[in-house]
Amino acid sequence: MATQLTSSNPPSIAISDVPEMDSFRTTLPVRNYDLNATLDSGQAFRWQPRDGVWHGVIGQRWVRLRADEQFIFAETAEPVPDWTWLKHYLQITLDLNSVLATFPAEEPMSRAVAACRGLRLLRQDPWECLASFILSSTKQIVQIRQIVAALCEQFGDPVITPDGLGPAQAFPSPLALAQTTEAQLRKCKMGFRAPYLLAAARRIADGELDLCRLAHLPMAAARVELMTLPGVGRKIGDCVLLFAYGFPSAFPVDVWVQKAIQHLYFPKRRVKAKRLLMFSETHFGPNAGYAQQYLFHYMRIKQSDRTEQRPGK
DNA sequence: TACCAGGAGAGCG
DNA sequence: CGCTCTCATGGT
Repeated sequence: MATQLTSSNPPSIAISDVPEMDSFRTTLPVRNYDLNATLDSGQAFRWQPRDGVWHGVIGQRWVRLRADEQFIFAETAEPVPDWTWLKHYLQITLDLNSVLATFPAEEPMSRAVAACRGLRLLRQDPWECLASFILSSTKQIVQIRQIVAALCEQFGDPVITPDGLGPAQAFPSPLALAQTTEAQLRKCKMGFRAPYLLAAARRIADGELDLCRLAHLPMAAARVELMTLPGVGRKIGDCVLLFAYGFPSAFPVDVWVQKAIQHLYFPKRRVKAKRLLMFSETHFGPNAGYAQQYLFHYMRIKQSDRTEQRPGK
């Protein structure tokens, strides 16, 4: 609450012609940006809606986000000299229309785009993204959120939060997790994924695999490196390539996307997973990853529509 | 209660 | 290869 009072802002001794002085909050002009869909679309797992506002942690900063048609409003718990980190995370400057223009002009894709207007891809921290998706295998999104939350609570460094809001933690570093045990990790309900996460954390903490280096590799080479990690196959590798490194053609095929392609593009004949992957690599163009997220979200909201229409109880 | 979840790895033939 | 089984846990 204290951060909402103007008295908590820095005293007005600041030079007035400085456009952005240190502040707890900022307003980002956006066009065609559906913040709610984006934060709730199963690419990041730490955002929680609290009475119309999203609470989360980016890096070492607690953040609260809200949006209307024209702006995203952001608020932190500490003064911020430079909001570049947030603009980068939200990919504010991306011209979505130029991405959509590269999608194939066919019916299913158009329907997905129409149903998910303003859906975006975030640019996440590679380690958080990698670790989260190692935990994602054969889990529902609700459950992934719970596991990640428990992991952060147990092993993440505390971050500053506004008065009266309760504690929050950063995502635990590779080193922090490398120093845990499989048994400790299993207490976060991650089951058989615990040894995968532990081994991955150790390889990265040891410096055996440098996640920063992957950003400078061609996508295929980065994928090969990621897939040397235990618990990282093609799908999870592609998630990290897309959601963290921003390779726009990475195309993670999970059960939802597989179903989407099967039903939308091959409604009459059953096609094997290998063929669907080949189709996805050629059909969706240079921003296939974005197209994938539209198909994924499209399938999810169609299903939730169906389950909500059922007369309750 | 059964079934399934933003999969991966190991063990088959 | 390509198929099947298993892994741990909880939501619907």
